[in-house]
Amino acid sequence: MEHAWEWKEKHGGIILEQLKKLGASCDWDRTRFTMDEELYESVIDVFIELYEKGLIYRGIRMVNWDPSAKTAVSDEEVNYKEVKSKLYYLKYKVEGEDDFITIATTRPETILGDTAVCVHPEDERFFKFHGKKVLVPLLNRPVPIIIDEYVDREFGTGALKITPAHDINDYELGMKHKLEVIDIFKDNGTLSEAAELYVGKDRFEVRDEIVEDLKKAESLEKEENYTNKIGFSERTDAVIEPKLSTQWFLKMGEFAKPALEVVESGEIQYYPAKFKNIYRHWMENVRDWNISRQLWWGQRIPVYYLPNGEMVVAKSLEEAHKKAKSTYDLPDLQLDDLKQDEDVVDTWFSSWLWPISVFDGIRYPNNEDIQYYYPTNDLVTAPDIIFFWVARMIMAGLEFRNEVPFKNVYFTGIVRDKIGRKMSKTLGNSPDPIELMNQFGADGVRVGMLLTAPAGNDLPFDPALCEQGRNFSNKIWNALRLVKGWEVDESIDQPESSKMGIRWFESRMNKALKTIEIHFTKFRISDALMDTYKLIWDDFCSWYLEIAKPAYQQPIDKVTYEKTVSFFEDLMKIVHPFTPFITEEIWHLLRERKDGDDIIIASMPQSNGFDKEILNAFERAEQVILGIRNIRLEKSIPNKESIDLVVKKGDHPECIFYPVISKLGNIKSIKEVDEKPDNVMTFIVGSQEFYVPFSADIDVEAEIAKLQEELDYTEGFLKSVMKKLSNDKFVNGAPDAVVAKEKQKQADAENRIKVIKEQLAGLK
RNA sequence: GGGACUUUAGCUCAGUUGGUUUAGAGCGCUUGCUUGACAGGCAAGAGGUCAGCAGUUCGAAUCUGCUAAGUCCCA
Repeated sequence: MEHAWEWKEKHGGIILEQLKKLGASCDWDRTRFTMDEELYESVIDVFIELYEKGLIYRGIRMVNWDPSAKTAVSDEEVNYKEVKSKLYYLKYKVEGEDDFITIATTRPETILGDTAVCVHPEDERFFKFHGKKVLVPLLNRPVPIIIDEYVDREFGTGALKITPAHDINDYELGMKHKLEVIDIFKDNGTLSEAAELYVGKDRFEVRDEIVEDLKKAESLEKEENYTNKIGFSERTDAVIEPKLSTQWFLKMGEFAKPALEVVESGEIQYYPAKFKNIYRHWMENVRDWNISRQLWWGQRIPVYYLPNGEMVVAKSLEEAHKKAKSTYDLPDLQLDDLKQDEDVVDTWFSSWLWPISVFDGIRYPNNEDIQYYYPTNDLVTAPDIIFFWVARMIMAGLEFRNEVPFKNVYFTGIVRDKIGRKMSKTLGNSPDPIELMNQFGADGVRVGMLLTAPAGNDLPFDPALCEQGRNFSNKIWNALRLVKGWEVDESIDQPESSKMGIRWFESRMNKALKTIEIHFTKFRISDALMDTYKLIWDDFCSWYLEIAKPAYQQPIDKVTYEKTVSFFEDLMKIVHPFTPFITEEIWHLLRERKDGDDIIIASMPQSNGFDKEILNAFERAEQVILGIRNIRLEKSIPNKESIDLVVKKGDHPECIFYPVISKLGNIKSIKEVDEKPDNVMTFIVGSQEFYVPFSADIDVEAEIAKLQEELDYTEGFLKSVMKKLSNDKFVNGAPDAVVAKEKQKQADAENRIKVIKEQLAGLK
């Protein structure tokens, strides 16, 4: 027991430390463990309550028995592996005759528990045996030949030996045909007295021996190589033995209905919603919950057995004693006479109470904590425990508080390794989170994991993602270095370019905030992160900072500096959920802060709305700057060399950003003209032409080829638009807005084609 | 055997009540950049018969049916 606690402290501790290192901002003071006294007691209270309601009962079930750990394990803890084994053909003599039936089995040692041989009713080969008995080899114990359609006539010899105690299918056939049940194994996998032979020997040892003995007895007809699937215990890797055992069950019927209803009605939302289908299917076919486990660790079942064969359910031995004395009129009953059930409850039987028991709401349903914290909003968990945990928490919530425990359930992807296996302790294929954090930083690891977390899909783990996360942290840090490196001069005026850059970025950030908020409300975490990532990397670093940045070794004006710092603060708040550590650090480096002014408790900036026209105009300005950069690249004009920009007169929404264009394009002057001048390079934004004077020879062929390519594309596009517009059914059938949009596309394309054609004509 | 889900660029995935251009992102890849926040960076670029077939519709990656491949759950 002491060892168990040590183990819990160590491993439970490791996980908590990892979470803390990762920056999980939990209420750590409320850390609870299932074996803590108040939680233990809650579980026992609940057991008693449900027992008294008649919902808990005792029954027999075939369980997966691990003879090495001497415990039943759940289906989920059994790994099936293909194993090369042998199929033995055994002859069963017909009672009172010289004839015999041959059966095939992979487990000859289990014949000692045989209580029948079964054949298919329509199998002509066995008609002559109907109603007779055969003798189990070695024991010569007579067992009936039974008839059932269950038998696969094609398999083996078509005759099947029936061992109800050691095979689930045989057990069911046994029930149906009212066969005797002979359990030949002890809990440790050795043969019991009931086997009559080989008593005390291990099951595998017996297999070898019995084959030899069967040979000697001339009961073994032949053996064949055979591959079959065998279950192994996940815990001990021992071969699982199907075993009949007495278990405690919780009736699920009454729980399932309302628990399904709250999900169907949308009172509880699943993200992604597809898990609703899986949940529904399970809830509609729910089976009673086997809540007992044969372990030494857990809440012990509060059932006490009396010498007279009766039992009582009570919270303690003393109470059980009292109850037993009065219920069964046993005045002389001693405490020692009571024996508590050896089993403990399934760990999920304490987990399902978690949202309530953590706040001690089972024992004290009206306490302040539970009133405040229940129900909560969101549960974040993995889809593989949707039934074990999520479904049952909902059931417990409805049962014990008449209210759902949470409103949203977000199912994360399951992290898998490169070849698609689940990360597991036994496989040892999970990366050490601490090691990863040392390599990429906790923020980097968080970003890496969240980037690939589109809801509900498995994510193959790839350290490259954490690397991307680390690079992101680095980018943010370098942006800080830039801004902190600026020297502020209060005497200088704010340049027009900075003024416009600020106007744009304000709108840009407000727009991003709005989409990010929508992503969060829909639990699209990776989308929220990606939008944040791009807002910071592309919009803030690549565009805004370049606009605001003073020339080398020049000071910056006060207004721009202040605004930049406050943008930086807002951005840190936005990205803080993803990268808590670096943002907290930067928060305190950006400005002097009072005690308690920490970003972790700062609220998220709210979107104040944005100016759509500004955003559109800036997008055009970006296009213009890209056009200039392309020409510089093509013609090898260094960025340092300032150039002129000539603009053809027309509709220029981006003109308000001329100061920005001038700065980023290193433009000396911008001048508007009516006609294309000579000796210029051209680029087009929308359907407006821009020229950069260029004295050297222009590669006419290359220019023509470039323009031709663009013309082809635009004409193809126009064709597809015209196809729609020339279709009466489209024009009449589609909504006006859609048609108007298509007409606008047509006009734009036509305009652009005209411009390109003019250019081509000028070049030829 | 029953059920659910998935299939879009080399990889991981978006694509929200069918109509924002002839389908997007990040990473990777290719090419070019050595001074001034950042080579863990910057700039440009290539890359897709939306698994296949048929249908509904003026219009389909999106809706329906079938086929194929894969994943998971239950027995």
